[in-house]
Amino acid sequence: MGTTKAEPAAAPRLYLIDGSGYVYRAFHALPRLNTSRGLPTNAILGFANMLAKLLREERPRYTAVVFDAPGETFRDSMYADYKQNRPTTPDELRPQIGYIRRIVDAFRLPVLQIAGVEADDVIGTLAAQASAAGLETVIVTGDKDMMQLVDERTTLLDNMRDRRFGPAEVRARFGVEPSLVPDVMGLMGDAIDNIPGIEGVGEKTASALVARLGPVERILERLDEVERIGLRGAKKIRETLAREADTARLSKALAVETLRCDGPDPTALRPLFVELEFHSLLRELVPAGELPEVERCVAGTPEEVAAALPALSGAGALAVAWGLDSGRATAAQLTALALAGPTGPVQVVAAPETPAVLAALAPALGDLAVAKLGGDLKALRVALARRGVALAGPAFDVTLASYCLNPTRPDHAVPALAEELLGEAWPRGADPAETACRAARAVHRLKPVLEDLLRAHQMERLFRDLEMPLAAVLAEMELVGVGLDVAALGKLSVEMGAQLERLVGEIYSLAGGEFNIHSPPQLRVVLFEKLKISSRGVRRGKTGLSTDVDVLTRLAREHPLPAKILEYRMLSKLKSTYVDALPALVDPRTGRLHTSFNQTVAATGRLSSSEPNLQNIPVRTEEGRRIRAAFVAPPGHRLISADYSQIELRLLAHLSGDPVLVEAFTRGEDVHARTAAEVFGTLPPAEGRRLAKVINYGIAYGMGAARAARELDLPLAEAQAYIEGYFARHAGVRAFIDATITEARARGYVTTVLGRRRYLPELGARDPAVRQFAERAATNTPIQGSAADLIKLAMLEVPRRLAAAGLAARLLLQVHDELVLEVAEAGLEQAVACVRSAMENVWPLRVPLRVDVRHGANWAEAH
DNA sequence: CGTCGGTCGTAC
DNA sequence: GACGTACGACCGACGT
Repeated sequence: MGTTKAEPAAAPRLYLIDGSGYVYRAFHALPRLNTSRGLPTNAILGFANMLAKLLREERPRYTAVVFDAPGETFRDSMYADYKQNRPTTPDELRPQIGYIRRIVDAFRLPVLQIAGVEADDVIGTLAAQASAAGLETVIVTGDKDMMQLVDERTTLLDNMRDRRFGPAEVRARFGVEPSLVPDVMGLMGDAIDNIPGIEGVGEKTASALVARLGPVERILERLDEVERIGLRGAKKIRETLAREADTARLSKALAVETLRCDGPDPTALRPLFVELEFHSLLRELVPAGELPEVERCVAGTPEEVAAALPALSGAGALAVAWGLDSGRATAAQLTALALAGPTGPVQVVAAPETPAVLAALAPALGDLAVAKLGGDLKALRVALARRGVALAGPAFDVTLASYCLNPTRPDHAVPALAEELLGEAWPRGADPAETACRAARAVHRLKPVLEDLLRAHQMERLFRDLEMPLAAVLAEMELVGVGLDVAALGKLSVEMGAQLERLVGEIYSLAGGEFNIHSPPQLRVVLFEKLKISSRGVRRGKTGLSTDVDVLTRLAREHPLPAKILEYRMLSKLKSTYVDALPALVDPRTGRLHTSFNQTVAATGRLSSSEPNLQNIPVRTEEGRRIRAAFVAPPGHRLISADYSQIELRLLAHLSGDPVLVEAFTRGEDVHARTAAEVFGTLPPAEGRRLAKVINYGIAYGMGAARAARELDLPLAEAQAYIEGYFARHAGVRAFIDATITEARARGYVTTVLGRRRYLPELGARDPAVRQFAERAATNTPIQGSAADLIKLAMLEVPRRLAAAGLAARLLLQVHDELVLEVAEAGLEQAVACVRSAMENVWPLRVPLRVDVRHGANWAEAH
């Protein structure tokens, strides 16, 4: 806590805070500040600092924050026409206003905001009432207009400049009684507040006038006496002053007791300050939570587990936290399991792998009436299902919620969320039971915080209706797995091994000695020093000359070695990454390959796949297709591959509204051919189409002329001309890219069709490379992320429709724009029609969605 | 001995 | 540096 100042024992004081004034002042006084997610925070920080300072130094017992409310709601128009001459709310301030209001609420300070009445008038009326009730009033403001309100019981405090004004100070400053300050102000004018004042009359002259002649009305009566000073604009002054009488509307009494100040609510302030990255305020006002020791019971036997469950499930929300040992997902052991109701002790299950204990847990875990709370519930669902226990009932996954809110946050796990959103000091190096215990308790506290944030960001549906149900679909896919022809891969491995051996010999002989072919530095030495192949025009990486496929392809014209290296690289890549690695990952219990689909990794909303990654199985080369052919359907079954055709280009058409693209897709034309005809009209159609395809996809990713030239093997100027030609023909695309970047810079994030966000604070970077990288990500993410949204929706819809049609078809894999299913041969054609229809109608766009569906005995045939 | 950044290559 | 998103094999420098 900050320093404290002894509060002088005196009559109770009422602090009336000029909220609107401080917000505006903080916004202009503080430099541009942003969170790492790009949210401007200068006004929020200034305002929060003011409140914190006031609480620290004044320890107010009765407080109210007064905001202007010119006839509309706070959020919409707090400043929309705050005093006529002020510009409408600046773009940078607008997103801050909601946060300021939430901070005031978290400080538990009453807010006074009366439609159509300005803050000054509210404060003036209240101060008068308080004074009459025998209270002292301190008006907390930086606005000198408030001087007029000062009297023997009412003082002004500008706590950011540590200035106080009682009657004596006002007299000293203006030379008149406080009640006459408006007259001085009227004469000197105030450009900000749209009081024109009198030209040439400043504070000194105005003070002198009022001191000598009295109130403005008297002055106006005695214009002759002041003519020599040049008193023009007298009418305007009268109009201005006439408005001052408008305070009468605020006569309804406000009981002072309702303005009691109970101090800030740390649990509400914490997530706000964390989100806003106000670290010092966090330390001052939300001391790191020394959590009370979590009350814990341990159940060892099945009977103890069964006995503990009714009390835990009684409230209808059961938090489940667990630990897995570090082994592979299919082999991992449950090391700890903790269960918690919203209140009461946490139940630790001592030996969660014991079959009888699992059986005892099953009724509660499978109870449809009991909601399940936790982090990464998909992994738990899969682990339990492998042990024959179902997880059922409504689910709330804090990890998924965090991912929805900010996909690029570094860590969505419960400990990180508890530390940041709850302020819990997470013990380091705790044992699995302790960790599970704390996690079970923490998710109950995290849920309401995350729900509030999801609501505030309009992401409830994305979370509840897409990501949460998708997690269950993914769990099912992981459990089902995919068949792998291990024997075929074994044969392939032997073939490849022999070929690699042959290549190694050829390479060593061409190189004139042995070296590690996998080592780029050693290869550099061989190519450019030993064999003295010209390195002119060879790209440089961070550590030296590149030896990647582009470079070696070019060098192959000058020497036979590079081609052999390329061949070696391809084979060794396929062998080590796929041919030899995949069979080792087959689960002996199912005889199939079970990937993990990661739902909280990719910045754009895509899924990723790991252990093994089944989203990068080769397809482009013949050798690669032999690997793909090892993904097989069991006897009597077929694999179905359903591919969204050109989904990203269709989304570019949808998002940009570019008439040419939209029309091409609507008519069902070959879009690449059409682009070729329009942009590459001078080239042969086949060549033009190849170039058009590169350009069509490259454009959406922000490809520059240099890359296009390299990709298309054209001179730079020619590539530049083609790109310009493309944008000339597709003005809508150009406009979309520009608008997306502009909007992203203003808001700090980009969005997808389902409202998913990606924050891109690097858009404000000074370093052009960093900034341009962010700009390309800003362009690409709405496209790639929207495609991810749509196929995720399809993954919910396809199983629903298959089940409704009574078809025994199962989703196995998702590869970004492709779904792979396994189906009994009997229902093949029906399943194909069902999948196609579900996918093509998943979401209405300005252009149709088309799906290519094929089937086969293996993935290579089906694709 | 493990960790980590760099390079390379596979997919969409 | 040069086109977005992933995962993973391998090397080699570095630290324990």
